Amino acid sequence: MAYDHSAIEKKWQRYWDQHDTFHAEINRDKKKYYVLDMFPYPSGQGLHVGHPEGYTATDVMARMKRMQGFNVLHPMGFDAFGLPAEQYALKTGHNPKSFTNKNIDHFRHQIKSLGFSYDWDREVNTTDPKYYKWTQWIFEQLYKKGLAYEKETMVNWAPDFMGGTVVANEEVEDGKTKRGGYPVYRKPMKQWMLKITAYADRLIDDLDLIDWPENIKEMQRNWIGRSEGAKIYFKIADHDDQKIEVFTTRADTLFGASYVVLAPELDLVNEITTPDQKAAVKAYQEEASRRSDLERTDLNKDKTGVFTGAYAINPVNNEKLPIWISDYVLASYGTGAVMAVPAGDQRDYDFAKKFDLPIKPIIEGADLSKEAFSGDGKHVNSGFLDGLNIEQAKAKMIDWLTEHHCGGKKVNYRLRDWIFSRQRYWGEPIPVIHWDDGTTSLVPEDELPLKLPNTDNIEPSGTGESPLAKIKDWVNVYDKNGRHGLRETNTMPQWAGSSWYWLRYTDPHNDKEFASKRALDYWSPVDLYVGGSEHAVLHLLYARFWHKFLYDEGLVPTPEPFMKLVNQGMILGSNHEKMSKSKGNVVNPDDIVNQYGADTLRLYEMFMGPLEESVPWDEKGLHGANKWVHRVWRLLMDENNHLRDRVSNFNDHKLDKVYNQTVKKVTDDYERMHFNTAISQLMVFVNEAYKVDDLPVEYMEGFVKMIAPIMPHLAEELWSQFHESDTITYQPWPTYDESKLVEKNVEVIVQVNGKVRAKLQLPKDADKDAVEKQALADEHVQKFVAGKDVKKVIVIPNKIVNIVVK
RNA sequence: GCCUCUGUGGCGGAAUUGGCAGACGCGCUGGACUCAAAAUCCAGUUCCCGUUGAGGGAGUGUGGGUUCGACCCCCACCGGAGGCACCA
Repeated sequence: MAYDHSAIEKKWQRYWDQHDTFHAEINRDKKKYYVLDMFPYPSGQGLHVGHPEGYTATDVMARMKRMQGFNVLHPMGFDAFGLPAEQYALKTGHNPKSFTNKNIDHFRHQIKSLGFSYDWDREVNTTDPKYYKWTQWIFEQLYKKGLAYEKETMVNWAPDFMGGTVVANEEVEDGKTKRGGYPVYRKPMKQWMLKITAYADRLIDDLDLIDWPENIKEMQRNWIGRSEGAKIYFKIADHDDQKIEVFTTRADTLFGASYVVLAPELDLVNEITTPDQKAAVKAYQEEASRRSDLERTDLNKDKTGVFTGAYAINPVNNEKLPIWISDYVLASYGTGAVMAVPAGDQRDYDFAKKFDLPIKPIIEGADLSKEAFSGDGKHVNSGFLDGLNIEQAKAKMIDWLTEHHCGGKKVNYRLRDWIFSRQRYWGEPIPVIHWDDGTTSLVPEDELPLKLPNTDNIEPSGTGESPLAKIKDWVNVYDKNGRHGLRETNTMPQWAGSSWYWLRYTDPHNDKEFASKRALDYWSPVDLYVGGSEHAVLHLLYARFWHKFLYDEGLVPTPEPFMKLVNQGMILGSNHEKMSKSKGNVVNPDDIVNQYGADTLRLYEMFMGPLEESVPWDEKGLHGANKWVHRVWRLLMDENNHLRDRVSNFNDHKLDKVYNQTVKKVTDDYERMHFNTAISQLMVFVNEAYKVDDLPVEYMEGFVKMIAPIMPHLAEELWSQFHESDTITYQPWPTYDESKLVEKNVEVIVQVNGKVRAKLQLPKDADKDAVEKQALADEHVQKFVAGKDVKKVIVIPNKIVNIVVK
């Protein structure tokens, strides 16, 4: 009888559920292994074939580690706050909560149908008040340490998105919202901010502590953008009480400064602008504020700007430099002010050309007729720096600035503080009250969670405020003295709940703490974290930031949350393009499970290529995987669903070598997450097993254990043929016998001038000279050697002989 | 423009430390089984020359280099993917 995937998969899924097979408990006698998937956003579309790829990879690791005696924590949950549910609710008049819960049920059901070994008792859901109580609690700790603060800040305002909302820098791409592609404008607004910049250095430096892909580390370094340079103070002519601080990475070019530029938004601009320039400056400021980021960058490389009428004093030579404003200087980076050195910086050069400002050469021999020169060379026209190269001149200038109290060394970051407010309904309420007397206080800890009020009306307020602002009986609060206040109506961004969820899994039902010290000490840190690289800078940076903060508070035991990170590649459509509804190349995992079973899907996704690579879906390949599932079944099972007679305790030793090789390679490959090559070795073993008459029980049991991580249902069913009513989950992982791998004879390749001419069967570790003689004596080799000078013979024992002739 | 990754048969890919390029799978071809087909089992399958066979030549994006020996290391270039991009 053929293998009946649907009956057998259901049978074992029920067994695992009923026996709590994958339940994890703290056990100090065992080493722990914490393997984590990036938890999904439960969208209305359900699971995508991309999800099971990463989930299968972690499941293979979890299942192998259990068999190797580790105490495995392998949880799953849902990142369920966020925009799509809110948008869907708006469109249909439904409540995002019931919609979200329905989606979660659907997701859980789909995930379970794939046979993953999650401990479902630990499921978390970021929208559950029992969960977000602790998200709010962590926010309050950040607030108490001054790391959460309110600020009137220039935000990315997307008026056409969700009825008008603010998005984070990270959610903006090419001046448009990443989701939806709505234009983004700069607008000052009071926002909650998290001071991630306070951790900038450690977020860079501690990347050295963790085993992550180099490209992700590099992306984080670039995102944080540490830049070492100098600050320089410029006095302002006729404004003795004012000065301008600029940041530069090229302090050595100070003698070449020919003007100073301020970002148009700076308050200082209005204070120093001369009366006759007022009108022009004001017009430019207004124009700049109306421009979207897109217009300021991509669409318009042409420099614009206005002279303020004021002058700055170059501290190094007391030269008067005109002060301009231009939106090529960003208010949000550094101090929003730069010294312009057209000879050394292309942007300054372009601006100087356009407005006819002087370009003073500072590096000997630089050709400044067409563009700025940023290369190294000897300084000229630079006073005490003349003759020095860039490195020396920088150091000397910084010393000079420090000595003369007009500047010094300075480090700047591209990273900005995290804008933490969203003008949305479907997020964690920020637990803050603004009192009428102007003070602000946190919602007391014992009143957490501050629940999101139920409402039928989640339409945007239109003012830029969150829909919560309209729920009067929620917003208005009175303290015990009758003082009136208004609740904060902004909610947290979707990244909040995912910034600490791996901690909650260690102790998910705790209502006294976000997780107990005992649980955190035992399970931390996450040993392996698998997910898509789209979270390289957002989620993974925020998560590291929160984790480090909690570490500083003494609340978690490790400085980093995720020791090893692996990004699974994308599964593309069969046309090599990204799967999308519009391209019609989407594959639904439910269909695969119905037609072929979960084991086939798992096997195929692990076999199709390296985990990290993007590989196109191939229906034929999937079919091939299914063929192999049946081939394995038939190897051991006869037509009556009994173990074949060939499976016995008799061992004719024909499989000794390939079995031991297989155990070695599969174990190593799983460990390195090279699942495709592990599977190919298992296929080699099956091909060999089909050729022999006797299948020793020992080897067959070992083989079934090795396929168990990939195809757990099939493996359980086969295992039950050997050992009735027992799960394979905690069976010891097979070991191999090194002596069975060593051959008495080895094949040695003989090359002449690097070309293979013969293959010799020789005893292992044969004497070098003897090998050389035999190689030269070979008839076929002689054809290429005869009559020529043998220049050299290289003998690599047990591998190769290369004869060099001329 | 800058940074990171990547390029191997008809296709997905393998080659763990510089040592037989193409494991394994798909597809294709042939054989067995069958009235036949499907399924299954077995064999072959980088390309070119050699009718067959023995064999030979070329070959890992392109061009060069290092080495007895290079998919692997170095230099330059070309293509693809991702990230960043007026960050001073």
